[in-house]
Amino acid sequence: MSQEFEASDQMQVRREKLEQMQETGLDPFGGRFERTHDASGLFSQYEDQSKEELAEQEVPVTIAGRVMTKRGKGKAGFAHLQDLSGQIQIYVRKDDVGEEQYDLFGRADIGDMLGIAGVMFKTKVGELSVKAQNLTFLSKSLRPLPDKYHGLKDVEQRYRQRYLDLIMNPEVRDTFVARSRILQSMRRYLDDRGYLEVETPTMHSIPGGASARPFVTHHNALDMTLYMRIAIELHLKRLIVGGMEKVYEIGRVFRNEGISTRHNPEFTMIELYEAYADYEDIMTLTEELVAHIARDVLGTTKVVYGDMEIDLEPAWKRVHMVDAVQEHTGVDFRKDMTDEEARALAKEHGVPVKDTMKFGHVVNEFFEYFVEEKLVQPTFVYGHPLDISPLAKKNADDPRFTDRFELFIVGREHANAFTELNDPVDQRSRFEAQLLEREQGDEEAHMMDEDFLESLEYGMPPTGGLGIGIDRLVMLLTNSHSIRDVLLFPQMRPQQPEEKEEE
RNA sequence: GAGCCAUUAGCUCAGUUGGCAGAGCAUCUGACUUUUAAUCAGAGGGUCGGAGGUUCGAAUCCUCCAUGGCUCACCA
Repeated sequence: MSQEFEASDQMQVRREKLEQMQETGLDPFGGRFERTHDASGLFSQYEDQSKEELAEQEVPVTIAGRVMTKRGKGKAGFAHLQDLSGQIQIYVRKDDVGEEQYDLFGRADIGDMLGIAGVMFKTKVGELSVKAQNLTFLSKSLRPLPDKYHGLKDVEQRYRQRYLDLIMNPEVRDTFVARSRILQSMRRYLDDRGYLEVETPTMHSIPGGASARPFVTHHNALDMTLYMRIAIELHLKRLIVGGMEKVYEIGRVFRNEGISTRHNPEFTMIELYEAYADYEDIMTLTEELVAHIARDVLGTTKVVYGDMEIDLEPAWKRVHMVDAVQEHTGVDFRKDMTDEEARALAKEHGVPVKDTMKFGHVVNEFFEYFVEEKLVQPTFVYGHPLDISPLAKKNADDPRFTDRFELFIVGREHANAFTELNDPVDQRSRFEAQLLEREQGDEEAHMMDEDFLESLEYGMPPTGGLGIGIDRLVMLLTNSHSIRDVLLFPQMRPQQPEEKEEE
Protein backbone atom coordinates (compact mmCIF):
# COMPACT_ATOMS: atom_id res chain seq x y z
CA MET A 1 0.00 0.00 0.00
CA SER A 2 2.56 2.54 1.08
CA GLN A 3 5.59 1.48 -0.93
CA GLU A 4 6.00 4.82 -2.71
CA PHE A 5 6.08 7.47 -0.02
CA GLU A 6 9.81 8.04 -0.37
CA ALA A 7 9.83 8.02 -4.15
CA SER A 8 12.66 9.95 -5.79
CA ASP A 9 11.88 12.83 -8.12
CA GLN A 10 12.47 10.59 -11.12
CA MET A 11 10.05 7.98 -9.84
CA GLN A 12 7.42 10.63 -9.23
CA VAL A 13 7.81 11.94 -12.78
CA ARG A 14 7.41 8.45 -14.19
CA ARG A 15 4.28 7.83 -12.13
CA GLU A 16 2.83 11.07 -13.44
CA LYS A 17 3.57 9.97 -17.00
CA LEU A 18 1.87 6.67 -16.26
CA GLU A 19 -1.25 8.43 -15.00
CA GLN A 20 -1.29 10.76 -18.02
CA MET A 21 -1.26 7.75 -20.34
CA GLN A 22 -4.05 6.08 -18.41
CA GLU A 23 -6.12 9.28 -18.55
CA THR A 24 -5.87 9.29 -22.34
CA GLY A 25 -7.18 5.71 -22.38
CA LEU A 26 -3.88 4.03 -23.24
CA ASP A 27 -2.79 0.89 -21.39
CA PRO A 28 0.83 1.59 -20.35
CA PHE A 29 1.38 -2.10 -19.71
CA GLY A 30 0.36 -3.33 -23.13
CA GLY A 31 -0.57 -6.85 -24.12
CA ARG A 32 0.26 -9.63 -26.52
CA PHE A 33 2.61 -8.45 -29.24
CA GLU A 34 3.77 -10.48 -32.20
CA ARG A 35 7.33 -9.96 -33.36
CA THR A 36 8.82 -10.93 -36.71
CA HIS A 37 12.46 -10.58 -35.66
CA ASP A 38 14.80 -10.13 -32.78
CA ALA A 39 17.70 -7.68 -32.86
CA SER A 40 20.46 -10.10 -33.76
CA GLY A 41 18.21 -11.70 -36.36
CA LEU A 42 17.94 -8.35 -38.11
CA PHE A 43 21.70 -7.98 -38.16
CA SER A 44 22.34 -11.45 -39.52
CA GLN A 45 19.69 -10.93 -42.20
CA TYR A 46 20.22 -7.32 -43.27
CA GLU A 47 23.60 -6.07 -42.07
CA ASP A 48 25.30 -7.09 -45.33
CA GLN A 49 22.92 -5.08 -47.51
CA SER A 50 23.81 -1.56 -48.59
CA LYS A 51 21.95 1.56 -47.55
CA GLU A 52 20.56 1.87 -51.06
CA GLU A 53 19.42 -1.75 -51.31
CA LEU A 54 17.57 -1.46 -48.02
CA ALA A 55 15.96 1.84 -48.99
CA GLU A 56 14.69 0.25 -52.19
CA GLN A 57 13.23 -2.87 -50.59
CA GLU A 58 11.46 -1.28 -47.63
CA VAL A 59 11.54 -4.59 -45.71
CA PRO A 60 8.76 -4.58 -43.10
CA VAL A 61 9.71 -5.86 -39.63
CA THR A 62 8.20 -5.85 -36.16
CA ILE A 63 10.35 -5.87 -33.05
CA ALA A 64 9.93 -5.29 -29.34
CA GLY A 65 12.26 -4.46 -26.51
CA ARG A 66 13.39 -2.21 -23.73
CA VAL A 67 14.45 1.38 -24.46
CA MET A 68 18.14 1.57 -23.49
CA THR A 69 19.13 4.93 -25.00
CA LYS A 70 17.09 7.79 -26.38
CA ARG A 71 18.07 10.88 -28.40
CA GLY A 72 15.48 13.45 -29.30
CA LYS A 73 16.05 15.58 -32.37
CA GLY A 74 13.04 17.88 -32.37
CA LYS A 75 10.49 16.33 -34.70
CA ALA A 76 12.38 13.03 -34.87
CA GLY A 77 14.31 10.84 -32.50
CA PHE A 78 16.49 7.79 -32.10
CA ALA A 79 16.53 5.06 -29.49
CA HIS A 80 18.06 1.64 -29.00
CA LEU A 81 15.72 -1.22 -28.14
CA GLN A 82 17.15 -4.24 -26.35
CA ASP A 83 15.81 -7.77 -26.46
CA LEU A 84 17.42 -11.03 -25.35
CA SER A 85 19.52 -11.21 -28.50
CA GLY A 86 20.94 -7.69 -28.38
CA GLN A 87 20.13 -4.12 -29.37
CA ILE A 88 18.83 -2.45 -32.53
CA GLN A 89 18.40 1.24 -33.19
CA ILE A 90 15.00 2.66 -34.02
CA TYR A 91 14.30 5.96 -35.74
CA VAL A 92 10.98 7.66 -35.07
CA ARG A 93 9.82 10.59 -37.20
CA LYS A 94 6.79 12.67 -36.43
CA ASP A 95 5.72 12.75 -40.10
CA ASP A 96 5.90 8.92 -40.23
CA VAL A 97 4.10 7.92 -37.03
CA GLY A 98 1.83 10.91 -36.56
CA GLU A 99 1.49 13.46 -33.79
CA GLU A 100 -0.09 11.18 -31.22
CA GLN A 101 2.46 8.38 -31.41
CA TYR A 102 5.35 10.81 -31.67
CA ASP A 103 4.17 12.43 -28.48
CA LEU A 104 4.06 8.98 -26.88
CA PHE A 105 7.65 8.32 -28.00
CA GLY A 106 8.68 11.72 -26.68
CA ARG A 107 7.33 10.88 -23.23
CA ALA A 108 8.78 7.36 -23.19
CA ASP A 109 11.56 6.87 -20.66
CA ILE A 110 14.69 4.80 -20.78
CA GLY A 111 13.62 1.43 -19.41
CA ASP A 112 10.16 1.42 -21.01
CA MET A 113 9.23 -1.45 -23.31
CA LEU A 114 8.12 -0.58 -26.84
CA GLY A 115 6.92 -2.51 -29.87
CA ILE A 116 7.93 -1.08 -33.24
CA ALA A 117 6.58 -1.93 -36.67
CA GLY A 118 8.62 -0.33 -39.43
CA VAL A 119 11.07 -0.84 -42.26
CA MET A 120 14.78 -1.59 -42.33
CA PHE A 121 17.21 1.15 -43.30
CA LYS A 122 20.74 2.32 -42.70
CA THR A 123 21.64 5.71 -41.31
CA LYS A 124 24.13 8.16 -42.77
CA VAL A 125 26.94 6.52 -40.83
CA GLY A 126 25.72 3.06 -41.81
CA GLU A 127 24.04 1.78 -38.65
CA LEU A 128 21.33 -0.76 -39.36
CA SER A 129 18.08 0.60 -37.91
CA VAL A 130 14.32 0.30 -38.01
CA LYS A 131 12.34 3.31 -39.21
CA ALA A 132 9.14 3.25 -37.19
CA GLN A 133 5.74 3.35 -38.83
CA ASN A 134 3.79 2.26 -35.81
CA LEU A 135 4.69 2.41 -32.14
CA THR A 136 3.05 0.34 -29.39
CA PHE A 137 3.60 0.95 -25.71
CA LEU A 138 4.26 -2.41 -24.03
CA SER A 139 5.31 -1.55 -20.50
CA LYS A 140 6.04 1.47 -18.37
CA SER A 141 9.15 1.47 -16.21
CA LEU A 142 8.59 3.34 -12.96
CA ARG A 143 12.21 3.32 -11.82
CA PRO A 144 15.25 4.73 -13.62
CA LEU A 145 17.80 2.25 -14.96
CA PRO A 146 21.49 2.48 -14.04
CA ASP A 147 23.90 4.62 -16.04
CA LYS A 148 23.64 3.74 -19.74
CA TYR A 149 27.40 3.92 -20.24
CA HIS A 150 28.89 2.50 -17.06
CA GLY A 151 26.12 0.00 -16.44
CA LEU A 152 25.59 -1.50 -13.00
CA LYS A 153 28.89 -2.05 -11.21
CA ASP A 154 27.97 -2.37 -7.56
CA VAL A 155 28.55 -6.06 -6.91
CA GLU A 156 26.07 -6.30 -4.08
CA GLN A 157 23.29 -4.71 -6.11
CA ARG A 158 24.13 -6.93 -9.09
CA TYR A 159 23.54 -10.04 -6.96
CA ARG A 160 20.51 -8.72 -5.09
CA GLN A 161 18.81 -7.30 -8.17
CA ARG A 162 20.03 -9.71 -10.81
CA TYR A 163 17.39 -8.47 -13.24
CA LEU A 164 19.16 -5.11 -13.40
CA ASP A 165 22.47 -6.88 -13.92
CA LEU A 166 20.91 -8.85 -16.78
CA ILE A 167 19.48 -5.72 -18.36
CA MET A 168 22.65 -3.67 -18.10
CA ASN A 169 25.51 -6.15 -18.53
CA PRO A 170 25.42 -8.26 -21.70
CA GLU A 171 28.26 -10.53 -20.58
CA VAL A 172 26.15 -11.54 -17.59
CA ARG A 173 23.33 -12.53 -19.93
CA ASP A 174 25.84 -14.52 -21.97
CA THR A 175 27.02 -16.41 -18.90
CA PHE A 176 23.54 -17.52 -17.91
CA VAL A 177 22.60 -18.43 -21.47
CA ALA A 178 25.77 -20.53 -21.51
CA ARG A 179 24.78 -22.17 -18.24
CA SER A 180 21.45 -23.16 -19.71
CA ARG A 181 23.15 -24.54 -22.83
CA ILE A 182 25.63 -26.53 -20.74
CA LEU A 183 22.78 -28.26 -18.93
CA GLN A 184 20.94 -28.83 -22.22
CA SER A 185 24.02 -30.35 -23.79
CA MET A 186 24.68 -32.57 -20.79
CA ARG A 187 21.14 -33.91 -20.77
CA ARG A 188 21.12 -34.54 -24.50
CA TYR A 189 24.43 -36.41 -24.34
CA LEU A 190 23.19 -38.71 -21.60
CA ASP A 191 19.68 -39.14 -22.95
CA ASP A 192 21.12 -40.15 -26.32
CA ARG A 193 23.10 -42.88 -24.57
CA GLY A 194 20.16 -44.42 -22.78
CA TYR A 195 20.45 -42.82 -19.34
CA LEU A 196 17.18 -42.07 -17.59
CA GLU A 197 16.76 -38.75 -15.85
CA VAL A 198 15.03 -39.23 -12.49
CA GLU A 199 13.95 -37.11 -9.55
CA THR A 200 14.41 -38.22 -5.96
CA PRO A 201 13.50 -36.46 -2.72
CA THR A 202 15.38 -33.36 -1.62
CA MET A 203 14.11 -33.82 1.94
CA HIS A 204 15.68 -36.78 3.67
CA SER A 205 15.07 -38.36 7.04
CA ILE A 206 18.77 -39.35 7.11
CA PRO A 207 21.10 -37.04 5.20
CA GLY A 208 23.65 -39.27 3.50
CA GLY A 209 25.93 -39.78 0.55
CA ALA A 210 28.48 -37.11 1.47
CA SER A 211 30.44 -35.66 4.36
CA ALA A 212 28.65 -32.44 5.19
CA ARG A 213 26.43 -30.76 7.73
CA PRO A 214 22.80 -30.59 6.64
CA PHE A 215 20.07 -28.00 6.94
CA VAL A 216 17.40 -29.16 9.35
CA THR A 217 13.68 -28.65 8.83
CA HIS A 218 10.49 -30.03 10.23
CA HIS A 219 7.40 -31.66 8.81
CA ASN A 220 4.35 -30.55 10.78
CA ALA A 221 1.79 -33.23 9.93
CA LEU A 222 4.26 -36.07 10.47
CA ASP A 223 5.86 -34.18 13.36
CA MET A 224 9.32 -35.25 12.27
CA THR A 225 12.70 -33.79 11.58
CA LEU A 226 13.69 -33.69 7.94
CA TYR A 227 17.04 -32.76 6.43
CA MET A 228 17.68 -31.03 3.12
CA ARG A 229 19.74 -33.49 1.12
CA ILE A 230 23.52 -33.17 1.03
CA ALA A 231 23.87 -35.58 -1.89
CA ILE A 232 21.70 -37.57 -4.28
CA GLU A 233 23.72 -40.77 -4.06
CA LEU A 234 21.83 -43.17 -1.83
CA HIS A 235 18.47 -42.81 -3.55
CA LEU A 236 19.98 -43.30 -6.99
CA LYS A 237 21.70 -46.47 -5.79
CA ARG A 238 18.34 -47.75 -4.56
CA LEU A 239 17.16 -47.23 -8.14
CA ILE A 240 20.11 -49.30 -9.40
CA VAL A 241 19.00 -52.04 -6.98
CA GLY A 242 15.55 -51.63 -8.50
CA GLY A 243 16.98 -52.35 -11.95
CA MET A 244 16.99 -48.90 -13.51
CA GLU A 245 20.59 -49.60 -14.64
CA LYS A 246 21.52 -46.17 -16.08
CA VAL A 247 20.13 -43.20 -14.17
CA TYR A 248 21.09 -39.63 -13.49
CA GLU A 249 19.66 -36.71 -11.61
CA ILE A 250 20.57 -33.07 -12.01
CA GLY A 251 19.48 -31.25 -8.92
CA ARG A 252 20.10 -29.03 -5.98
CA VAL A 253 21.90 -30.19 -2.88
CA PHE A 254 22.25 -28.22 0.34
CA ARG A 255 25.19 -28.02 2.72
CA ASN A 256 25.17 -26.00 5.88
CA GLU A 257 28.64 -24.55 5.57
CA GLY A 258 30.49 -21.34 4.95
CA ILE A 259 29.92 -19.13 1.92
CA SER A 260 32.80 -18.17 -0.33
CA THR A 261 33.68 -17.46 -3.95
CA ARG A 262 33.48 -21.21 -4.51
CA HIS A 263 30.67 -22.19 -2.12
CA ASN A 264 26.97 -21.45 -1.99
CA PRO A 265 24.71 -23.17 0.57
CA GLU A 266 22.70 -24.70 -2.25
CA PHE A 267 24.39 -25.81 -5.42
CA THR A 268 23.67 -28.02 -8.39
CA MET A 269 25.10 -31.47 -8.95
CA ILE A 270 24.66 -34.17 -11.46
CA GLU A 271 24.94 -37.65 -10.08
CA LEU A 272 24.95 -40.60 -12.43
CA TYR A 273 24.99 -44.37 -11.87
CA GLU A 274 25.56 -47.12 -14.37
CA ALA A 275 25.13 -50.79 -13.57
CA TYR A 276 27.91 -53.21 -14.56
CA ALA A 277 30.36 -50.33 -15.08
CA ASP A 278 33.39 -49.47 -12.96
CA TYR A 279 35.25 -46.29 -12.15
CA GLU A 280 37.47 -46.56 -15.22
CA ASP A 281 34.41 -46.60 -17.47
CA ILE A 282 33.21 -43.56 -15.58
CA MET A 283 36.53 -41.77 -16.21
CA THR A 284 36.04 -42.25 -19.92
CA LEU A 285 32.42 -41.15 -19.71
CA THR A 286 33.43 -38.05 -17.74
CA GLU A 287 36.09 -36.86 -20.16
CA GLU A 288 33.89 -37.54 -23.17
CA LEU A 289 30.91 -35.79 -21.56
CA VAL A 290 32.82 -32.66 -20.56
CA ALA A 291 34.62 -32.43 -23.91
CA HIS A 292 31.30 -32.85 -25.70
CA ILE A 293 29.73 -30.03 -23.70
CA ALA A 294 32.69 -27.74 -24.37
CA ARG A 295 32.54 -28.40 -28.11
CA ASP A 296 28.76 -27.96 -28.07
CA VAL A 297 28.61 -24.73 -26.10
CA LEU A 298 31.98 -23.10 -26.83
CA GLY A 299 32.84 -24.72 -30.14
CA THR A 300 36.22 -25.83 -28.82
CA THR A 301 37.84 -27.97 -26.13
CA LYS A 302 40.45 -25.31 -25.46
CA VAL A 303 39.21 -23.02 -22.72
CA VAL A 304 40.79 -20.00 -21.11
CA TYR A 305 40.42 -19.68 -17.36
CA GLY A 306 42.05 -16.55 -15.95
CA ASP A 307 45.63 -16.71 -17.15
CA MET A 308 45.46 -20.49 -17.68
CA GLU A 309 44.82 -22.28 -20.95
CA ILE A 310 43.07 -25.59 -20.43
CA ASP A 311 42.84 -28.36 -22.98
CA LEU A 312 39.78 -30.53 -22.39
CA GLU A 313 40.42 -32.84 -25.32
CA PRO A 314 40.47 -36.49 -24.06
CA ALA A 315 42.22 -38.58 -22.97
CA TRP A 316 43.07 -36.91 -19.68
CA LYS A 317 45.96 -37.71 -17.38
CA ARG A 318 45.29 -40.47 -14.84
CA VAL A 319 47.43 -40.72 -11.73
CA HIS A 320 47.17 -42.70 -8.51
CA MET A 321 46.86 -40.46 -5.47
CA VAL A 322 49.84 -42.14 -3.79
CA ASP A 323 52.00 -41.61 -6.89
CA ALA A 324 50.91 -37.98 -7.11
CA VAL A 325 51.86 -37.45 -3.47
CA GLN A 326 55.19 -39.21 -3.96
CA GLU A 327 55.95 -37.11 -7.05
CA HIS A 328 55.40 -33.85 -5.17
CA THR A 329 56.82 -34.79 -1.76
CA GLY A 330 58.96 -37.91 -2.15
CA VAL A 331 56.86 -39.63 0.53
CA ASP A 332 55.81 -43.18 -0.40
CA PHE A 333 52.48 -44.16 1.14
CA ARG A 334 52.42 -47.50 -0.65
CA LYS A 335 54.69 -48.86 2.09
CA ASP A 336 53.03 -50.60 4.98
CA MET A 337 52.73 -48.27 7.92
CA THR A 338 50.67 -47.76 11.04
CA ASP A 339 48.41 -44.76 11.61
CA GLU A 340 50.99 -43.42 14.07
CA GLU A 341 53.76 -43.68 11.49
CA ALA A 342 51.61 -41.87 8.93
CA ARG A 343 50.87 -39.03 11.38
CA ALA A 344 54.57 -38.79 12.20
CA LEU A 345 55.33 -38.33 8.50
CA ALA A 346 52.76 -35.54 8.40
CA LYS A 347 54.38 -33.70 11.31
CA GLU A 348 57.75 -34.16 9.65
CA HIS A 349 56.45 -32.45 6.49
CA GLY A 350 54.49 -29.73 8.23
CA VAL A 351 51.07 -31.12 7.34
CA PRO A 352 48.54 -30.37 10.09
CA VAL A 353 46.80 -33.54 11.29
CA LYS A 354 44.55 -34.48 14.19
CA ASP A 355 45.39 -37.34 16.53
CA THR A 356 42.26 -39.23 15.48
CA MET A 357 43.35 -39.33 11.84
CA LYS A 358 44.13 -42.68 10.33
CA PHE A 359 46.51 -43.64 7.54
CA GLY A 360 43.99 -42.77 4.83
CA HIS A 361 43.18 -39.37 6.26
CA VAL A 362 46.88 -38.52 6.33
CA VAL A 363 47.39 -39.53 2.70
CA ASN A 364 44.46 -37.32 1.76
CA GLU A 365 45.86 -34.41 3.79
CA PHE A 366 49.18 -34.76 1.97
CA PHE A 367 47.36 -34.74 -1.36
CA GLU A 368 45.29 -31.66 -0.54
CA TYR A 369 48.26 -29.85 1.01
CA PHE A 370 50.90 -30.49 -1.66
CA VAL A 371 49.24 -31.63 -4.89
CA GLU A 372 45.67 -30.47 -5.46
CA GLU A 373 46.27 -26.85 -6.48
CA LYS A 374 49.02 -27.87 -8.90
CA LEU A 375 46.65 -29.93 -11.08
CA VAL A 376 45.76 -27.32 -13.69
CA GLN A 377 45.16 -29.47 -16.76
CA PRO A 378 42.35 -32.04 -16.37
CA THR A 379 43.67 -34.90 -14.24
CA PHE A 380 41.95 -37.94 -12.80
CA VAL A 381 43.41 -38.72 -9.41
CA TYR A 382 42.39 -42.25 -8.40
CA GLY A 383 42.91 -44.76 -5.64
CA HIS A 384 41.61 -42.74 -2.69
CA PRO A 385 42.22 -44.25 0.74
CA LEU A 386 39.49 -46.40 2.23
CA ASP A 387 39.23 -44.25 5.39
CA ILE A 388 37.89 -41.27 3.43
CA SER A 389 35.74 -43.26 0.99
CA PRO A 390 32.94 -44.97 2.91
CA LEU A 391 30.80 -45.67 -0.15
CA ALA A 392 33.47 -46.88 -2.60
CA LYS A 393 34.55 -50.43 -3.34
CA LYS A 394 37.90 -51.60 -1.99
CA ASN A 395 40.72 -52.03 -4.44
CA ALA A 396 41.27 -55.72 -5.11
CA ASP A 397 45.07 -55.52 -4.87
CA ASP A 398 45.45 -53.17 -1.92
CA PRO A 399 42.44 -52.91 0.42
CA ARG A 400 43.80 -49.76 2.06
CA PHE A 401 42.63 -47.95 -1.07
CA THR A 402 39.44 -47.81 -3.14
CA ASP A 403 38.45 -47.75 -6.78
CA ARG A 404 37.61 -44.09 -6.67
CA PHE A 405 38.70 -40.98 -8.56
CA GLU A 406 38.35 -37.26 -8.40
CA LEU A 407 38.76 -34.95 -11.37
CA PHE A 408 40.93 -31.86 -10.93
CA ILE A 409 41.03 -28.91 -13.32
CA VAL A 410 42.52 -25.47 -12.56
CA GLY A 411 43.51 -26.84 -9.15
CA ARG A 412 39.93 -27.54 -8.15
CA GLU A 413 37.86 -30.65 -7.72
CA HIS A 414 35.27 -30.91 -10.47
CA ALA A 415 34.04 -34.50 -10.13
CA ASN A 416 34.05 -37.39 -7.70
CA ALA A 417 33.35 -40.97 -8.73
CA PHE A 418 33.87 -44.56 -7.81
CA THR A 419 33.06 -48.15 -8.29
CA GLU A 420 30.19 -48.33 -5.85
CA LEU A 421 30.43 -50.51 -2.78
CA ASN A 422 27.73 -53.16 -3.33
CA ASP A 423 28.67 -55.51 -0.49
CA PRO A 424 26.10 -54.77 2.25
CA VAL A 425 28.22 -56.35 4.98
CA ASP A 426 31.24 -54.22 4.09
CA GLN A 427 28.97 -51.19 3.76
CA ARG A 428 27.67 -51.70 7.28
CA SER A 429 31.17 -51.81 8.70
CA ARG A 430 32.05 -48.63 6.77
CA PHE A 431 29.07 -46.86 8.33
CA GLU A 432 30.17 -48.12 11.72
CA ALA A 433 33.62 -46.60 11.15
CA GLN A 434 31.89 -43.33 10.25
CA LEU A 435 29.82 -43.46 13.42
CA LEU A 436 33.06 -43.73 15.36
CA GLU A 437 34.32 -40.59 13.63
CA ARG A 438 31.09 -38.84 14.60
CA GLU A 439 31.65 -39.82 18.19
CA GLN A 440 35.14 -38.37 17.92
CA GLY A 441 33.57 -35.04 17.05
CA ASP A 442 33.39 -35.04 13.25
CA GLU A 443 29.93 -33.63 12.64
CA GLU A 444 30.32 -34.27 8.93
CA ALA A 445 30.87 -38.03 9.17
CA HIS A 446 28.19 -40.21 7.63
CA MET A 447 25.21 -41.52 9.60
CA MET A 448 24.04 -45.13 9.65
CA ASP A 449 21.32 -45.62 7.04
CA GLU A 450 19.54 -48.92 7.72
CA ASP A 451 17.02 -48.37 4.94
CA PHE A 452 19.81 -48.00 2.39
CA LEU A 453 21.62 -51.07 3.77
CA GLU A 454 18.43 -53.09 3.46
CA SER A 455 18.22 -52.20 -0.23
CA LEU A 456 21.83 -53.35 -0.76
CA GLU A 457 20.99 -56.64 0.95
CA TYR A 458 18.61 -57.43 -1.92
CA GLY A 459 21.62 -57.24 -4.24
CA MET A 460 23.01 -54.30 -6.19
CA PRO A 461 24.90 -55.00 -9.39
CA PRO A 462 28.50 -53.81 -9.65
CA THR A 463 28.03 -50.13 -10.47
CA GLY A 464 30.00 -47.09 -11.45
CA GLY A 465 28.85 -43.75 -10.06
CA LEU A 466 29.71 -40.12 -10.76
CA GLY A 467 29.07 -36.70 -9.27
CA ILE A 468 29.93 -33.44 -11.02
CA GLY A 469 29.55 -29.98 -9.50
CA ILE A 470 27.61 -28.16 -12.18
CA ASP A 471 28.38 -24.69 -10.84
CA ARG A 472 32.11 -25.28 -10.98
CA LEU A 473 31.85 -26.71 -14.46
CA VAL A 474 29.95 -23.61 -15.55
CA MET A 475 32.59 -21.43 -13.87
CA LEU A 476 35.30 -23.22 -15.83
CA LEU A 477 33.51 -22.96 -19.16
CA THR A 478 32.47 -19.32 -18.72
CA ASN A 479 35.74 -18.10 -17.17
CA SER A 480 33.88 -17.03 -14.03
CA HIS A 481 35.91 -16.64 -10.87
CA SER A 482 33.14 -16.54 -8.29
CA ILE A 483 30.33 -19.06 -7.94
CA ARG A 484 28.04 -16.05 -7.49
CA ASP A 485 28.66 -15.16 -11.10
CA VAL A 486 27.12 -18.42 -12.28
CA LEU A 487 24.18 -18.46 -9.83
CA LEU A 488 21.31 -16.20 -10.82
CA PHE A 489 20.44 -15.51 -7.19
CA PRO A 490 23.36 -16.32 -4.89
CA GLN A 491 22.61 -16.56 -1.17
CA MET A 492 22.83 -13.15 0.53
CA ARG A 493 22.09 -11.86 3.99
CA PRO A 494 18.87 -9.86 4.18
CA GLN A 495 19.59 -6.17 3.85
CA GLN A 496 17.57 -5.16 6.88
CA PRO A 497 18.09 -7.94 9.37
CA GLU A 498 15.14 -8.80 11.54
CA GLU A 499 15.26 -8.01 15.23
CA LYS A 500 17.73 -10.34 16.85
CA GLU A 501 16.22 -12.70 19.34
CA GLU A 502 17.87 -13.75 22.56
CA GLU A 503 19.89 -16.92 22.08
C1' G B 1 34.67 -17.92 12.10
C1' A B 2 39.45 -14.45 11.26
C1' G B 3 42.15 -10.52 8.52
C1' C B 4 42.17 -6.51 4.89
C1' C B 5 39.23 -3.13 2.00
C1' A B 6 34.67 -0.64 0.57
C1' U B 7 29.77 2.07 1.49
C1' U B 8 28.89 10.04 -0.95
C1' A B 9 22.47 12.08 -5.78
C1' G B 10 18.49 6.95 -9.41
C1' C B 11 23.60 5.02 -11.71
C1' U B 12 29.21 5.72 -12.30
C1' C B 13 32.56 8.25 -9.38
C1' A B 14 35.65 12.83 -7.31
C1' G B 15 36.01 15.16 -2.58
C1' U B 16 43.25 18.11 -0.87
C1' U B 17 45.63 19.27 5.85
C1' G B 18 39.05 18.58 9.59
C1' G B 19 36.52 24.59 7.19
C1' C B 20 29.75 26.19 2.40
C1' A B 21 28.32 18.70 -0.72
C1' G B 22 30.87 18.18 -6.37
C1' A B 23 31.10 16.12 -11.71
C1' G B 24 29.26 12.97 -15.78
C1' C B 25 25.04 10.12 -17.10
C1' A B 26 19.86 10.11 -15.83
C1' U B 27 15.60 13.72 -14.62
C1' C B 28 12.85 18.58 -15.60
C1' U B 29 12.12 23.29 -19.11
C1' G B 30 13.39 25.15 -24.03
C1' A B 31 15.84 24.49 -29.23
C1' C B 32 16.96 20.84 -32.99
C1' U B 33 13.71 15.67 -38.92
C1' U B 34 19.92 10.46 -40.06
C1' U B 35 21.60 10.95 -34.14
C1' U B 36 24.66 7.47 -31.58
C1' A B 37 28.39 8.24 -24.51
C1' A B 38 23.88 13.35 -29.78
C1' U B 39 24.54 18.65 -29.13
C1' C B 40 23.28 23.66 -27.12
C1' A B 41 20.90 26.96 -23.09
C1' G B 42 18.84 26.76 -18.25
C1' A B 43 16.86 24.11 -13.59
C1' G B 44 15.98 20.61 -9.71
C1' G B 45 17.89 16.41 -6.98
C1' G B 46 21.97 14.53 -0.73
C1' U B 47 20.04 11.73 6.78
C1' C B 48 27.84 11.41 2.84
C1' G B 49 25.50 3.04 5.23
C1' G B 50 23.69 3.51 10.87
C1' A B 51 24.67 4.91 16.10
C1' G B 52 27.90 7.13 19.45
C1' G B 53 32.49 10.06 20.45
C1' U B 54 36.65 13.91 19.72
C1' U B 55 36.38 19.09 17.98
C1' C B 56 34.58 25.96 17.62
C1' G B 57 33.61 22.90 13.25
C1' A B 58 33.38 15.83 10.81
C1' A B 59 31.92 12.90 4.28
C1' U B 60 37.09 13.38 6.31
C1' C B 61 39.72 11.49 12.94
C1' C B 62 38.18 7.46 16.90
C1' U B 63 34.73 3.38 18.72
C1' C B 64 30.77 0.11 17.87
C1' C B 65 27.16 -1.89 14.47
C1' A B 66 25.16 -3.32 9.43
C1' U B 67 25.89 -4.96 4.47
C1' G B 68 29.20 -6.30 0.61
C1' G B 69 34.01 -7.65 -1.83
C1' C B 70 38.71 -10.24 -1.56
C1' U B 71 41.98 -13.67 1.12
C1' C B 72 42.23 -17.57 4.72
C1' A B 73 39.56 -21.53 7.45
C1' C B 74 35.56 -25.45 6.30
C1' C B 75 34.12 -27.75 2.00
C1' A B 76 32.16 -29.34 -3.55
